[in-house]
Amino acid sequence: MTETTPALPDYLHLTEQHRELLDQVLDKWSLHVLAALCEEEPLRFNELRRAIPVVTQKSLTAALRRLERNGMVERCVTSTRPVAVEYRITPLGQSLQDLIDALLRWTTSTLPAVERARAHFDHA
Amino acid sequence: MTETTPALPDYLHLTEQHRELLDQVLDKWSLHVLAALCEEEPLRFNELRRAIPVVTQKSLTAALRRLERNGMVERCVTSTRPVAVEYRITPLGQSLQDLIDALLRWTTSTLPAVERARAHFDHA
DNA sequence: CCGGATCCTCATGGATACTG
DNA sequence: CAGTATCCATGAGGATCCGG
Repeated sequence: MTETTPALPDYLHLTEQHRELLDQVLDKWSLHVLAALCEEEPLRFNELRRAIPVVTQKSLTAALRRLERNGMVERCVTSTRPVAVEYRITPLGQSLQDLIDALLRWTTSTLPAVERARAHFDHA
Repeated sequence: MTETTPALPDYLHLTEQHRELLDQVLDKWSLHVLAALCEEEPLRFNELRRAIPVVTQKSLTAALRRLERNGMVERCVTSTRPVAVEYRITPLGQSLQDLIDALLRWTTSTLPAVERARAHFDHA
């Protein structure tokens, strides 16, 4: 009954499903969208566009669709003329937001050490 | 002195530096490398290759170089014939490992809800 | 105002072959 | 064994035009 390589509980096993979700939700523009919606909510499409530096509609639309599909943001259409579309964070998206906070805290605290490592590496 | 949009402490501001570091360190193969080195250490190049499903040398080499440059893994060359190269996690890499654990815990716990959201979205 | 549809390019990743 | 070099396919992302 002695296992040779237990080491890791199951939830730490990196499966394709885990990677796929992280990829869909932690990509470049998604991070910006979440950050923007965290500061102010709700935001309309063009407000988001202005809030995020140099994003194209295509990329922004794609990011919003991905986030919506994965249940991270909510898309509310008001059928006026012209239509108004508002984006909000869902509870699921809020839990992701907390994770991103942790990531940013980590980058902030380790960036100095990382830059030293880079300088040392690039020197050689 | 009342700020209109404080909301976020500075370390939660998503700068290009933060995004760059996360991109270099949380990419597909880096996650696998860290996971592999976490289970067993040290590992040689071809051992890593065998441990990681279907990675090519090119991708593995690139991932290892990036991780080494950012101070996450250590590369030790033993000048025998033929040469032996061993890879280890650094303390900095260990802190990253802890973060990845948190990410995987999050994906594990939210995956059911995410899949419901996907099903609902795809239904329409 | 909020996108969808197209076309294009350009970086990334895979496959293969070769080397110290 | 541990890579480097090369060629090539693929896909993300930008630019532009159009439609509800």
